[in-house]
Amino acid sequence: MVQPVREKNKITSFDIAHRAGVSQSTVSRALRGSPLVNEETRRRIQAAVEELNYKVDKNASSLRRKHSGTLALLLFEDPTADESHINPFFLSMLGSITRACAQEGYDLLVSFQQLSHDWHADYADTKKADGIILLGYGDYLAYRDKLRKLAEQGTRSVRWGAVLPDQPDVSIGCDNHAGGRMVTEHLLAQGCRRIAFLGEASTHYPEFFARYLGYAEALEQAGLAADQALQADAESTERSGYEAVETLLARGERFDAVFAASDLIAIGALQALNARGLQVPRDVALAGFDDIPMASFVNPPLTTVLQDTQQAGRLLVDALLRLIRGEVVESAMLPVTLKVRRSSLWKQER
Amino acid sequence: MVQPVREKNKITSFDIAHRAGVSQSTVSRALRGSPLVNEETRRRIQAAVEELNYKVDKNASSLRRKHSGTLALLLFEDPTADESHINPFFLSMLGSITRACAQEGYDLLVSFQQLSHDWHADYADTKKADGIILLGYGDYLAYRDKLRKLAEQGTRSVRWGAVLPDQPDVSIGCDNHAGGRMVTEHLLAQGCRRIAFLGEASTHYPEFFARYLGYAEALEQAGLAADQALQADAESTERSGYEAVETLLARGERFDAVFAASDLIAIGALQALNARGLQVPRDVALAGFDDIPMASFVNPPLTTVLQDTQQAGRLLVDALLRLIRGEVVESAMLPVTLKVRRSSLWKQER
DNA sequence: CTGAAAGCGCTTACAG
DNA sequence: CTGAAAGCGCTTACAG
Repeated sequence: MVQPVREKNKITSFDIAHRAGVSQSTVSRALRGSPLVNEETRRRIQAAVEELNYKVDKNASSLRRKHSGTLALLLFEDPTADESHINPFFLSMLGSITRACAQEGYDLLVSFQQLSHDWHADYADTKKADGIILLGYGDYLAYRDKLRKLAEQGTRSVRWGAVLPDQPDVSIGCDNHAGGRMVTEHLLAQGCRRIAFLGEASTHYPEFFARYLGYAEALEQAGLAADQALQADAESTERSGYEAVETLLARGERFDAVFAASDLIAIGALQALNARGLQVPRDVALAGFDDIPMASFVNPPLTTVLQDTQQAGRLLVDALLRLIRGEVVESAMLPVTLKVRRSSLWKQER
Repeated sequence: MVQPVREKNKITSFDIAHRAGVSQSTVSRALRGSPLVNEETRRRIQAAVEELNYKVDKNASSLRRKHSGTLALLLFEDPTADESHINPFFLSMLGSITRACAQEGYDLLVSFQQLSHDWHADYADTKKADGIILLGYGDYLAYRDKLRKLAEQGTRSVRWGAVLPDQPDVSIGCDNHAGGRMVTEHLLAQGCRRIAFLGEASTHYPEFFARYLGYAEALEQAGLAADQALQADAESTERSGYEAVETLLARGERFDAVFAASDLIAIGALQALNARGLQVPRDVALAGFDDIPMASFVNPPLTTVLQDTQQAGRLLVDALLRLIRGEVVESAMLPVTLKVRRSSLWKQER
């Protein structure tokens, strides 16, 4: 950090007070909207503020009031993830969170970090932010302790993610289980019988795991068991989706559909299938999860599960503000919507 | 904004001082890395800091030091723009700016605003940020006055955009003119002769205008004049690109190539062409600008111009920090790269 | 409705 | 190398 060049004589509330012929306390009261200030006085102060182009110093204000009017957003990814691209789904969440903050009159501090970093003790402790929104993809079991520590320290935080029993924090997430079930039921209805699942299916990645569980449940209800051989681990990147398909194919597995745990995985899978001469949906039906903007532009357009990021952003900000106010906040789950596009229309193409 | 519940007894530098058996001033010195502190003393202080999990209060620190260690990013869009989606190109810039800030030890405050808002007097004046990065799409002539006011107030700011003579601020932008020329030369080399341009070509949108000028220059060098009838206004959205193609077609214009001033416009154009039964690139060659992630996933993959957002982010942050230090900073232009993909390979398909 | 005063938690010149 | 003290610019209880 750097020593900035000196400001010329900064305007303070004392200057306004002088100009308006009142005390500095009254200026402060007027600007904070106190009902105790005479209308006429308020007007004079307002005029002085405009003439001198005065702005309240937020550092002083925050120091005195003990909160900052700022929320922090921590976007984290696995250390393995490609540094240069951010998952489009998180980007979309970022947009809606920014908007929700603005609506509530809060500023938003944004940061990308590796999970390995000491983020649990950052913004809130230094008083730069009143609370933290956590958003990212990573090994849940590896960072659960950090969440616990956060909560113990009394840091206000909410997280986008799976809603689990017994978790140390407040989470807002979508109904991953229902999403997984809907996709799978749809693929079954297309006549598919051997449906591969691409994505880690373990408690390390609870969101993917819930999607997997929904998938398994739908299969069972159709009288089919989930076949372990048809599951391949993948994290949420195209490369990983590509490799997962290669793995299944190399093992000689046969499948008529692929349910990818995220759109990025699905897009990678699509390329791998094409590279092997398999056409989607004629040879293999394909579906993803997230409905990122790209999903409707790939060829064929991708069937996927829409999570309402606008609503999600609002809910996250809302929950965090209630936490800051000292209210009790429950984790919550958002409904999802199946978006059927051409990539899964297997029946039609036969 | 909201009254947060009261913190239990906050730990201050006085607590650390007490525990380490030194004065509070020495604690402050040690934590700011002053060379005046004895090694042994420093260690004791460090130990106390860790035991008590102390963090310097940034509000107090910023107030005293008169700068905040925070940069602000203002993303703005035309009021007409769709609220829910952010241009992917800006998103990519956001990612690289965030990273560059983190590398320099600065925090980043992010905000989306309409141009109509009074953003020119926000973060910097309230001391929440030491400087501002401006990033967006909008009518330059409409906001130039705001830029001027910003500069007059002494607010440190840099802008992503066209590098123009006589502009009131520091801009970092890519070589739009060269980009436009490269695309057009490439389309000419494919044998195209009637190349439409989609995007506003006026000083209101200097970046698009520079791309247009590069296009016109390439045409002239090939002995062709830019045909006014083949230009259609479009802002940087898919919808707008779609409509621009419809406009040209409705007018009965004939063209064998389309150069869209942005990828979003190009993608909309692609859909409009398809809707009219025109195939890309067989009937019409197509190229865009930006190389957003989606560009390589549309069908056919889109020829476009890559702007190096990683480097751009670094340069923006760098320039702003130099400004904050009081150095003289010049506007700068980044080179661009033509990415040839299938959408423009007209010759091959005939 | 208004003013004088204390104090938020630091940083840094000043004196040793 | 260290400490006592002033002060950054506000907000707010207290007294009127």
